[in-house]
Amino acid sequence: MDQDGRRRVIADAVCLLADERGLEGVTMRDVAARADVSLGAVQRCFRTKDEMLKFALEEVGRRILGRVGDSPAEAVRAIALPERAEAKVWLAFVAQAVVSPHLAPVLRASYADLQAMFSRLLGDPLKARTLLALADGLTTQVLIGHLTPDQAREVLSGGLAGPAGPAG
Amino acid sequence: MDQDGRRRVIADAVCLLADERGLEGVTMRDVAARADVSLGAVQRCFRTKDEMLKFALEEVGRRILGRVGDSPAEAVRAIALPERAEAKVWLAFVAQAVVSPHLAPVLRASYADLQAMFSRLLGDPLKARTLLALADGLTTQVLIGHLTPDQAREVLSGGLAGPAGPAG
DNA sequence: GTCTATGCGATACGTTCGTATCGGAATCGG
DNA sequence: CCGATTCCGATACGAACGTATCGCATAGAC
Repeated sequence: MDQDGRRRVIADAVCLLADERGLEGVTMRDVAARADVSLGAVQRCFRTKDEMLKFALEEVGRRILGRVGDSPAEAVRAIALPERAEAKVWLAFVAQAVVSPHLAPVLRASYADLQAMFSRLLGDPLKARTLLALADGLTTQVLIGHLTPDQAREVLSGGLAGPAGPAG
Repeated sequence: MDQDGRRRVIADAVCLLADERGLEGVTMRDVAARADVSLGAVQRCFRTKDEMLKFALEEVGRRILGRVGDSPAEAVRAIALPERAEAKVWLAFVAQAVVSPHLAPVLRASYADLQAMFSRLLGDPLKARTLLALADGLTTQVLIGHLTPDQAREVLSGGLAGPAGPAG
């Protein structure tokens, strides 16, 4: 049967649940229910929960990188704006990766890819790092409700107007 | 007995554990053991686990704000550098607050205080927001090992040399 | 002194987790 | 058409969680 397609479906369910309740609200049973498969099916796709989370993180990384690559001009917006569901999921994985040796390398790889792409885009690694960090911080602060998306956009435009190049 | 002092000790234990294993690795039993009190004592101090986490978050917020207030000139460093144990704990709470209605207001309040202080310091709310977001993003990226502390400092200096005022 | 009330640490309870195991349908070679 | 094998969903299991309960010390009133 389509084993790999099912892994994708399950990863989607992981993201949905992580978006709603955070990563610690993601249980094997709930993932199975959300993906409309049995608990046994989830277990057959992934030997352990860690493996499942790792795959889901890789999938999210690919998805984000893909969106940035699809429209480089919109890269800033694609990364920075928390309207995308991935923002919450991403933050959940980041927090987990900080204390999980299994997840950390996967996340580092995604960040490396992202920064490489931004460096190519802006022609300056330092600007890329600045933009990436600013986007991360702004996304976080919008997610917790400290900034509105409009305020975040304002910061992004203002902060990049100076030494970090055009804001797009 | 000194009920309030014990709450402080327990909050410390919460932070220690959150720093090591993340917030989902914080259990009532482990907190009690780390704080050298009985499980019953923890329960008497805080009616529920959520209440305990909420208090711990408030405590961390006060501590960070206090350090910034103590040395405004060092504010950037105090916030941005992830060498302080609070960085990891803070990130853990941020991730949790995004999906927890109980924690979110507490975190928002801390961010509001922080931004007010930075606005006063820099004389420009936009600069304050930029600095705060940049510091948040850099701290996160250092924590996951994508940037070294030195690289983060470099970004911070470069990013602030332009429109955001002196980097200190 | 005794009695009472208060605060303590230990233990018990019900739930939920990740994982392991198991009986039955479906598939394929003969 | 039949036996073996593989795959599937359901169920079982041990551990660990948050929370509730319970004896037992201890301090103050009389």
